[in-house]
Amino acid sequence: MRKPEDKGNYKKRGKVRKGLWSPEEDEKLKNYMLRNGQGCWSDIARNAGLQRCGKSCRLRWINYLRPDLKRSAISPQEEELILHLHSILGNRWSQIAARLPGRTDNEIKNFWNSSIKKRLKNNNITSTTTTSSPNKCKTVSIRDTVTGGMILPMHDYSYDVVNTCMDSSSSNSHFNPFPPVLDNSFDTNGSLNFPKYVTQVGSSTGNRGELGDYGVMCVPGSEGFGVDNMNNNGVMSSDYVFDQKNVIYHNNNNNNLNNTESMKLEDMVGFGNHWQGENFKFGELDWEGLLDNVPSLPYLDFQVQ
DNA sequence: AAGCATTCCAACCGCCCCCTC
DNA sequence: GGAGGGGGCGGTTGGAATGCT
Repeated sequence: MRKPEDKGNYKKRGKVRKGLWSPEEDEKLKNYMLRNGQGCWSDIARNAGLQRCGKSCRLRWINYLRPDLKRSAISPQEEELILHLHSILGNRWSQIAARLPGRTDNEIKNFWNSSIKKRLKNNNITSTTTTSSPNKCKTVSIRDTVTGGMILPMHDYSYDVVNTCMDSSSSNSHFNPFPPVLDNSFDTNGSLNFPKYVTQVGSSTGNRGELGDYGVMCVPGSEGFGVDNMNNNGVMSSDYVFDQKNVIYHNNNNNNLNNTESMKLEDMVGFGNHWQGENFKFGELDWEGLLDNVPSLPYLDFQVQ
Protein backbone atom coordinates (compact mmCIF):
# COMPACT_ATOMS: atom_id res chain seq x y z
CA MET A 1 0.00 0.00 0.00
CA ARG A 2 1.01 3.54 -0.40
CA LYS A 3 1.96 5.51 2.66
CA PRO A 4 -0.47 8.26 3.69
CA GLU A 5 1.32 11.56 3.37
CA ASP A 6 1.92 13.59 6.48
CA LYS A 7 -1.19 15.65 7.13
CA GLY A 8 0.64 18.60 8.60
CA ASN A 9 2.94 18.91 5.65
CA TYR A 10 0.40 18.94 2.88
CA LYS A 11 -1.70 21.53 4.69
CA LYS A 12 1.28 23.78 5.19
CA ARG A 13 2.39 23.43 1.59
CA GLY A 14 -1.10 23.67 0.14
CA LYS A 15 -0.48 20.58 -1.97
CA VAL A 16 -2.97 17.88 -2.80
CA ARG A 17 -2.73 14.85 -0.62
CA LYS A 18 -1.80 11.48 -2.10
CA GLY A 19 -1.59 7.96 -0.85
CA LEU A 20 -3.92 6.01 1.35
CA TRP A 21 -7.17 7.57 2.43
CA SER A 22 -7.71 8.13 6.12
CA PRO A 23 -11.03 7.16 7.75
CA GLU A 24 -11.74 10.86 8.24
CA GLU A 25 -11.32 11.57 4.55
CA ASP A 26 -13.52 8.64 3.68
CA GLU A 27 -16.19 9.93 6.01
CA LYS A 28 -16.04 13.43 4.51
CA LEU A 29 -16.30 12.20 0.95
CA LYS A 30 -19.00 9.67 1.71
CA ASN A 31 -21.13 12.17 3.59
CA TYR A 32 -20.74 14.76 0.87
CA MET A 33 -21.62 12.33 -1.90
CA LEU A 34 -24.66 11.00 -0.07
CA ARG A 35 -25.89 14.51 0.59
CA ASN A 36 -25.12 16.12 -2.75
CA GLY A 37 -24.66 13.35 -5.26
CA GLN A 38 -22.20 13.25 -8.09
CA GLY A 39 -21.00 16.39 -9.82
CA CYS A 40 -17.76 18.01 -10.88
CA TRP A 41 -15.12 16.02 -9.04
CA SER A 42 -12.76 18.91 -8.47
CA ASP A 43 -15.65 20.83 -6.93
CA ILE A 44 -16.54 17.83 -4.80
CA ALA A 45 -12.97 17.61 -3.53
CA ARG A 46 -13.00 21.28 -2.63
CA ASN A 47 -16.51 21.45 -1.17
CA ALA A 48 -16.08 18.33 0.89
CA GLY A 49 -13.04 19.88 2.51
CA LEU A 50 -10.61 17.34 1.10
CA GLN A 51 -7.04 18.08 0.15
CA ARG A 52 -7.34 15.65 -2.71
CA CYS A 53 -7.57 16.07 -6.44
CA GLY A 54 -10.89 15.34 -8.08
CA LYS A 55 -9.57 12.25 -9.74
CA SER A 56 -8.50 10.78 -6.46
CA CYS A 57 -11.96 11.43 -4.98
CA ARG A 58 -13.65 9.86 -7.97
CA LEU A 59 -11.50 6.77 -7.71
CA ARG A 60 -12.04 6.42 -3.99
CA TRP A 61 -15.80 6.77 -4.36
CA ILE A 62 -16.10 4.39 -7.29
CA ASN A 63 -13.76 1.72 -5.99
CA TYR A 64 -14.38 1.84 -2.28
CA LEU A 65 -17.05 4.13 -0.86
CA ARG A 66 -19.99 3.56 -3.18
CA PRO A 67 -22.80 2.03 -1.08
CA ASP A 68 -23.74 -0.53 -3.73
CA LEU A 69 -20.34 -2.17 -3.76
CA LYS A 70 -19.97 -5.81 -2.87
CA ARG A 71 -17.25 -6.55 -0.39
CA SER A 72 -17.36 -10.31 -0.80
CA ALA A 73 -14.96 -12.46 -2.78
CA ILE A 74 -15.63 -13.08 -6.46
CA SER A 75 -17.99 -16.03 -6.73
CA PRO A 76 -17.40 -18.93 -9.15
CA GLN A 77 -20.32 -17.70 -11.28
CA GLU A 78 -18.86 -14.24 -11.41
CA GLU A 79 -15.50 -15.73 -12.29
CA GLU A 80 -17.05 -17.64 -15.16
CA LEU A 81 -18.73 -14.50 -16.37
CA ILE A 82 -15.49 -12.54 -16.14
CA LEU A 83 -13.68 -15.20 -18.13
CA HIS A 84 -16.34 -15.22 -20.76
CA LEU A 85 -16.68 -11.48 -21.03
CA HIS A 86 -12.92 -11.13 -21.22
CA SER A 87 -12.87 -13.53 -24.14
CA ILE A 88 -15.23 -11.16 -25.89
CA LEU A 89 -14.19 -7.75 -24.66
CA GLY A 90 -10.53 -8.21 -23.83
CA ASN A 91 -9.16 -5.81 -21.24
CA ARG A 92 -12.16 -3.54 -21.34
CA TRP A 93 -12.48 -3.77 -17.59
CA SER A 94 -15.10 -1.08 -17.24
CA GLN A 95 -17.37 -2.83 -19.71
CA ILE A 96 -16.87 -6.13 -17.93
CA ALA A 97 -17.55 -4.47 -14.60
CA ALA A 98 -20.73 -2.95 -15.98
CA ARG A 99 -22.10 -6.48 -16.29
CA LEU A 100 -21.14 -7.45 -12.77
CA PRO A 101 -23.28 -5.49 -10.32
CA GLY A 102 -21.37 -4.32 -7.28
CA ARG A 103 -17.97 -4.92 -8.84
CA THR A 104 -15.53 -2.30 -10.03
CA ASP A 105 -13.24 -2.31 -13.01
CA ASN A 106 -10.28 -2.07 -10.67
CA GLU A 107 -11.46 -5.07 -8.72
CA ILE A 108 -11.95 -7.17 -11.83
CA LYS A 109 -8.66 -6.05 -13.27
CA ASN A 110 -6.85 -7.00 -10.08
CA PHE A 111 -8.72 -10.29 -9.93
CA TRP A 112 -7.74 -11.04 -13.50
CA ASN A 113 -4.13 -10.09 -13.03
CA SER A 114 -3.80 -12.30 -10.01
CA SER A 115 -5.93 -15.39 -9.92
CA ILE A 116 -7.25 -15.91 -13.42
CA LYS A 117 -4.06 -15.14 -15.27
CA LYS A 118 -2.25 -17.54 -13.00
CA ARG A 119 -4.85 -20.21 -13.51
CA LEU A 120 -4.85 -19.82 -17.25
CA LYS A 121 -1.11 -20.11 -17.25
CA ASN A 122 -1.19 -23.24 -15.12
CA ASN A 123 -3.85 -24.80 -17.32
CA ASN A 124 -1.90 -23.91 -20.46
CA ILE A 125 -4.83 -21.86 -21.65
CA THR A 126 -4.22 -18.58 -23.34
CA SER A 127 -6.92 -16.04 -23.25
CA THR A 128 -7.81 -13.57 -25.88
CA THR A 129 -6.94 -9.95 -25.65
CA THR A 130 -8.57 -7.24 -27.63
CA THR A 131 -6.34 -4.45 -28.72
CA SER A 132 -6.58 -2.02 -31.51
CA SER A 133 -3.71 -0.18 -33.04
CA PRO A 134 -3.63 1.90 -36.16
CA ASN A 135 -1.92 0.71 -39.33
CA LYS A 136 -2.20 -2.88 -38.29
CA CYS A 137 -3.92 -5.71 -40.02
CA LYS A 138 -7.27 -6.68 -38.59
CA THR A 139 -7.94 -10.13 -37.32
CA VAL A 140 -11.02 -11.78 -36.02
CA SER A 141 -11.31 -14.97 -34.12
CA ILE A 142 -14.14 -17.34 -34.48
CA ARG A 143 -16.17 -19.08 -31.90
CA ASP A 144 -17.29 -22.18 -33.67
CA THR A 145 -20.92 -22.86 -34.33
CA VAL A 146 -20.78 -25.82 -31.96
CA THR A 147 -20.56 -23.42 -29.04
CA GLY A 148 -22.86 -20.77 -30.31
CA GLY A 149 -21.83 -19.70 -33.75
CA MET A 150 -20.20 -16.45 -32.81
CA ILE A 151 -17.67 -14.49 -34.70
CA LEU A 152 -15.67 -12.11 -32.59
CA PRO A 153 -13.14 -9.44 -33.33
CA MET A 154 -10.01 -10.12 -31.32
CA HIS A 155 -6.58 -9.16 -32.50
CA ASP A 156 -4.60 -6.88 -34.72
CA TYR A 157 -1.37 -8.09 -36.11
CA SER A 158 1.27 -6.37 -38.10
CA TYR A 159 1.47 -6.73 -41.82
CA ASP A 160 4.88 -8.29 -41.39
CA VAL A 161 3.49 -11.14 -39.35
CA VAL A 162 0.63 -11.51 -41.73
CA ASN A 163 2.82 -11.60 -44.77
CA THR A 164 5.00 -14.20 -43.10
CA CYS A 165 1.98 -16.32 -42.55
CA MET A 166 0.27 -16.03 -45.87
CA ASP A 167 0.16 -19.37 -47.54
CA SER A 168 1.94 -18.55 -50.74
CA SER A 169 1.60 -22.07 -52.08
CA SER A 170 -2.14 -21.81 -52.12
CA SER A 171 -3.98 -20.34 -55.02
CA ASN A 172 -6.49 -18.76 -52.71
CA SER A 173 -5.45 -16.05 -50.32
CA HIS A 174 -6.51 -17.67 -47.08
CA PHE A 175 -4.55 -16.64 -44.07
CA ASN A 176 -2.35 -19.39 -42.81
CA PRO A 177 -1.76 -19.10 -39.07
CA PHE A 178 1.08 -21.58 -39.17
CA PRO A 179 4.52 -20.09 -39.49
CA PRO A 180 7.48 -22.15 -40.68
CA VAL A 181 8.45 -22.90 -37.08
CA LEU A 182 5.28 -24.86 -36.56
CA ASP A 183 7.16 -28.14 -36.62
CA ASN A 184 8.60 -27.17 -33.29
CA SER A 185 5.34 -25.99 -31.86
CA PHE A 186 4.42 -29.16 -30.04
CA ASP A 187 5.67 -29.64 -26.51
CA THR A 188 6.55 -32.97 -24.93
CA ASN A 189 2.92 -33.58 -23.98
CA GLY A 190 1.82 -33.11 -27.54
CA SER A 191 0.22 -29.81 -26.70
CA LEU A 192 0.55 -27.01 -29.14
CA ASN A 193 2.58 -23.97 -28.34
CA PHE A 194 0.69 -21.48 -30.37
CA PRO A 195 2.29 -18.59 -32.08
CA LYS A 196 1.34 -15.37 -30.40
CA TYR A 197 -0.84 -14.21 -33.21
CA VAL A 198 -3.17 -17.16 -33.01
CA THR A 199 -6.22 -16.43 -30.98
CA GLN A 200 -7.76 -19.11 -28.88
CA VAL A 201 -11.41 -19.21 -28.12
CA GLY A 202 -13.67 -21.71 -26.48
CA SER A 203 -13.73 -23.84 -23.36
CA SER A 204 -11.76 -26.79 -22.17
CA THR A 205 -12.81 -30.19 -23.40
CA GLY A 206 -10.69 -30.35 -26.49
CA ASN A 207 -13.53 -31.14 -28.84
CA ARG A 208 -13.95 -29.29 -32.02
CA GLY A 209 -15.47 -25.94 -31.33
CA GLU A 210 -14.05 -25.88 -27.84
CA LEU A 211 -10.51 -25.75 -26.56
CA GLY A 212 -8.25 -26.26 -29.49
CA ASP A 213 -10.23 -24.35 -32.01
CA TYR A 214 -8.33 -21.38 -33.21
CA GLY A 215 -9.80 -18.92 -35.58
CA VAL A 216 -7.76 -16.23 -37.20
CA MET A 217 -8.89 -13.85 -39.83
CA CYS A 218 -6.79 -11.29 -41.55
CA VAL A 219 -7.36 -8.43 -43.89
CA PRO A 220 -4.08 -7.84 -45.63
CA GLY A 221 -4.78 -5.03 -47.99
CA SER A 222 -7.30 -5.63 -50.69
CA GLU A 223 -6.89 -9.35 -50.88
CA GLY A 224 -9.50 -11.76 -49.78
CA PHE A 225 -8.94 -13.34 -46.44
CA GLY A 226 -9.88 -16.44 -44.61
CA VAL A 227 -10.31 -18.03 -41.28
CA ASP A 228 -8.80 -21.29 -40.30
CA ASN A 229 -9.70 -23.38 -37.35
CA MET A 230 -7.51 -25.99 -35.77
CA ASN A 231 -8.47 -28.70 -33.37
CA ASN A 232 -6.39 -30.13 -30.54
CA ASN A 233 -4.70 -32.57 -32.84
CA GLY A 234 -3.40 -29.80 -35.00
CA VAL A 235 -5.82 -30.61 -37.79
CA MET A 236 -6.64 -27.62 -39.85
CA SER A 237 -9.86 -26.86 -41.54
CA SER A 238 -11.27 -23.74 -43.03
CA ASP A 239 -14.58 -23.24 -41.34
CA TYR A 240 -14.98 -19.65 -42.34
CA VAL A 241 -13.73 -17.74 -45.29
CA PHE A 242 -14.31 -14.25 -46.46
CA ASP A 243 -14.24 -12.91 -49.94
CA GLN A 244 -13.27 -9.45 -51.05
CA LYS A 245 -16.80 -8.23 -50.51
CA ASN A 246 -16.70 -9.13 -46.83
CA VAL A 247 -19.07 -12.02 -47.28
CA ILE A 248 -18.37 -14.73 -44.76
CA TYR A 249 -18.77 -18.33 -45.79
CA HIS A 250 -19.29 -21.10 -43.34
CA ASN A 251 -17.68 -24.22 -44.71
CA ASN A 252 -19.96 -27.12 -43.81
CA ASN A 253 -18.38 -29.64 -46.04
CA ASN A 254 -14.68 -30.23 -45.47
CA ASN A 255 -13.24 -27.35 -47.39
CA ASN A 256 -15.74 -27.72 -50.19
CA LEU A 257 -16.63 -24.10 -50.45
CA ASN A 258 -19.11 -24.78 -53.19
CA ASN A 259 -21.44 -26.08 -50.54
CA THR A 260 -21.28 -23.31 -48.06
CA GLU A 261 -23.82 -21.20 -46.37
CA SER A 262 -22.85 -17.62 -46.72
CA MET A 263 -23.86 -14.41 -45.15
CA LYS A 264 -22.53 -10.94 -44.74
CA LEU A 265 -20.02 -10.50 -41.98
CA GLU A 266 -21.81 -7.41 -40.78
CA ASP A 267 -25.07 -9.33 -40.59
CA MET A 268 -23.45 -11.91 -38.35
CA VAL A 269 -21.93 -9.58 -35.85
CA GLY A 270 -23.69 -6.30 -36.37
CA PHE A 271 -20.69 -4.44 -37.65
CA GLY A 272 -23.04 -2.21 -39.55
CA ASN A 273 -21.39 0.97 -40.64
CA HIS A 274 -18.22 0.12 -38.77
CA TRP A 275 -17.16 -2.23 -41.48
CA GLN A 276 -15.67 -0.08 -44.17
CA GLY A 277 -12.85 -2.10 -45.58
CA GLU A 278 -9.51 -0.56 -44.73
CA ASN A 279 -11.14 2.05 -42.57
CA PHE A 280 -12.47 -0.56 -40.23
CA LYS A 281 -11.39 -0.19 -36.64
CA PHE A 282 -12.20 -2.51 -33.78
CA GLY A 283 -12.29 0.42 -31.46
CA GLU A 284 -15.37 1.62 -33.26
CA LEU A 285 -17.25 -1.60 -32.80
CA ASP A 286 -20.53 -1.53 -30.98
CA TRP A 287 -19.45 -3.87 -28.19
CA GLU A 288 -22.66 -3.37 -26.29
CA GLY A 289 -24.65 -4.28 -29.35
CA LEU A 290 -22.38 -7.16 -30.07
CA LEU A 291 -23.01 -8.65 -26.67
CA ASP A 292 -26.69 -7.90 -26.81
CA ASN A 293 -26.88 -9.78 -30.08
CA VAL A 294 -25.46 -12.93 -28.57
CA PRO A 295 -28.48 -14.82 -27.32
CA SER A 296 -26.61 -18.03 -26.67
CA LEU A 297 -24.26 -16.83 -23.96
CA PRO A 298 -25.07 -19.24 -21.14
CA TYR A 299 -23.21 -17.25 -18.54
CA LEU A 300 -25.46 -14.24 -18.79
CA ASP A 301 -28.51 -16.05 -17.55
CA PHE A 302 -27.77 -16.19 -13.86
CA GLN A 303 -28.36 -13.46 -11.34
CA VAL A 304 -25.32 -12.22 -9.53
CA GLN A 305 -25.99 -12.23 -5.82
C1' DA B 1 10.58 -17.30 15.27
C1' DA B 2 12.86 -15.02 11.58
C1' DG B 3 13.80 -13.93 7.06
C1' DC B 4 12.68 -14.13 2.42
C1' DA B 5 9.41 -14.64 -1.50
C1' DT B 6 5.11 -14.15 -3.38
C1' DT B 7 0.50 -12.40 -3.75
C1' DC B 8 -2.95 -9.02 -3.30
C1' DC B 9 -4.99 -4.77 -4.13
C1' DA B 10 -5.48 0.35 -3.30
C1' DA B 11 -4.02 4.10 -5.54
C1' DC B 12 -1.50 6.65 -8.89
C1' DC B 13 -0.05 7.76 -13.70
C1' DG B 14 -0.57 8.88 -18.27
C1' DC B 15 -3.20 8.78 -22.20
C1' DC B 16 -7.35 9.61 -24.65
C1' DC B 17 -11.90 11.40 -25.51
C1' DC B 18 -15.38 14.71 -25.08
C1' DC B 19 -17.17 19.08 -24.10
C1' DT B 20 -16.95 23.99 -23.69
C1' DC B 21 -15.37 28.36 -24.91
C1' DG C 1 -10.67 24.91 -35.59
C1' DG C 2 -8.08 24.39 -31.54
C1' DA C 3 -6.81 25.05 -26.77
C1' DG C 4 -7.88 23.75 -22.19
C1' DG C 5 -10.09 21.26 -18.62
C1' DG C 6 -12.60 17.34 -16.75
C1' DG C 7 -13.64 12.65 -16.68
C1' DG C 8 -12.88 7.84 -17.82
C1' DC C 9 -9.99 4.09 -18.64
C1' DG C 10 -6.19 0.63 -18.70
C1' DG C 11 -1.59 -0.11 -17.07
C1' DT C 12 1.53 0.03 -13.40
C1' DT C 13 3.36 0.59 -8.85
C1' DG C 14 4.59 -0.49 -4.27
C1' DG C 15 3.51 -1.56 0.47
C1' DA C 16 0.78 -4.73 3.42
C1' DA C 17 -0.50 -9.34 4.03
C1' DT C 18 0.33 -13.96 3.57
C1' DG C 19 2.93 -18.10 2.60
C1' DC C 20 7.03 -20.70 2.65
C1' DT C 21 11.48 -22.38 4.20
